[in-house]
Amino acid sequence: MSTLPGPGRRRGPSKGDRRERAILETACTLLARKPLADITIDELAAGADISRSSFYFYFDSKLAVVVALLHGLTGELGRDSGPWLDGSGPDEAALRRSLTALAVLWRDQGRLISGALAAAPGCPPLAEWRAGLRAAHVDRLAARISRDRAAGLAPDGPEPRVLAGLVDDLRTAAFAAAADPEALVDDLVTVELRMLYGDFRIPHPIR
Amino acid sequence: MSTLPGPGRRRGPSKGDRRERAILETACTLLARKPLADITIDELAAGADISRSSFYFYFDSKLAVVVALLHGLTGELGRDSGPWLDGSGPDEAALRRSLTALAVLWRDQGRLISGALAAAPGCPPLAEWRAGLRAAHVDRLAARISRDRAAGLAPDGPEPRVLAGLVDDLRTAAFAAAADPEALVDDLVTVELRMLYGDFRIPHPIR
DNA sequence: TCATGGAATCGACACTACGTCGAAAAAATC
DNA sequence: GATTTTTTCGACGTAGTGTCGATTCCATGA
Repeated sequence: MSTLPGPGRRRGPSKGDRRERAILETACTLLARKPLADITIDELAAGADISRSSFYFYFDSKLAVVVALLHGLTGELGRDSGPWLDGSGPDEAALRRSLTALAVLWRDQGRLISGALAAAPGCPPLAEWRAGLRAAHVDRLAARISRDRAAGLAPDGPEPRVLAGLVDDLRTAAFAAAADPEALVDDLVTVELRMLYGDFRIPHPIR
Repeated sequence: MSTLPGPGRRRGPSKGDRRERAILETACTLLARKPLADITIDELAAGADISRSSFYFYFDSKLAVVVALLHGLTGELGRDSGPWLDGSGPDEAALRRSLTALAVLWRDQGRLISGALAAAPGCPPLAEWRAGLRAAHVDRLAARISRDRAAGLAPDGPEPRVLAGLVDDLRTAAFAAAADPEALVDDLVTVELRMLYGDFRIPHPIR
């Protein structure tokens, strides 16, 4: 997007920017067809009409491309989660909006995201990206849990940060496994609300 | 364990069985030190005192070794889950026993299991193994959910199979991410019970 | 006791993918 | 149009995988 001196790139802005863009776009195109692990640097280079060794002028590795792609995604990843994470109480609508945005992202970029997650152990920059995302979510959700508990809106239970971590794990695993992430939103809404607010041990007048 | 003509193996039982065993044991030893992805066939062969090409006499690939290792594990994986899965209602103790057994397995064999999960897409036998495990759990848990709902013991909610799938996803993701799986058991017990029994919308006399 | 055939071993080879280097071509700059 | 910077590429070296055919080992039974 901007004219930053990308990781593998020397300096200054110029013609080669088109090539860099072409590599990124090739990566996207290929990711629409097959998983990240099946994409080789040859293909990326070929897609941008350069030789394989020229690829290395633009990026240090395949994963550097992934990092760049992810960079353009980090804004989207928290999209619409503000009202939910900054709110309080079982605000079903806000949670649904947050999860819907996330589901759309998984629908459109699932291969990229799950490829990145799979490569994260063994690739520090990706591990850092993943950890950052998770921390951002867990921090805010844990704070929300604490607020709700203090206000008597949520039952006691696991440490807020642990519980928030479990919610994050569940989201990621569920979306990664789902063929159609959007079809999962309603159920995830129900389940997350239960995880946070459903204390089955309280007076138990079910049915 | 038994004297089956393993996948990559030609025929008959004999001396080379010791070698086969040695390869398996080497794999275990190495897995205790580093992730599956970092283990090479050279190392496995060296650990069993044979040349790299001799390795292929015993196994077709590194993943075939993993499959063999997993084979000896499948019994353990459902260990102690009977009382929980065949029972009914929020039987916290039974669930805890089931999860404890699973946590121990993840503690001891975490590298093997997560390595197998990571390699599953792209390796049919492993994908099948994973799918089989998941299906076994989901089937029984979904049946349990249906029973409980029919008996008025659990609130309505997501399709039983979907909900069961989410529970399975959560377990796997949580244990895979946890440094100390056993420390997670209590919280997972709480959370799973909430997922299944906690309908936060019912008369809500929290606190 | 020794031939024979299957079990087991290995070296050499071919292949794929990765990443580096230095030299050359193309563009931009003055 | 000379110089400097950007961009390109072919050649090379590496690591890991998997295959093949030749060879050695060894138990068996004639």
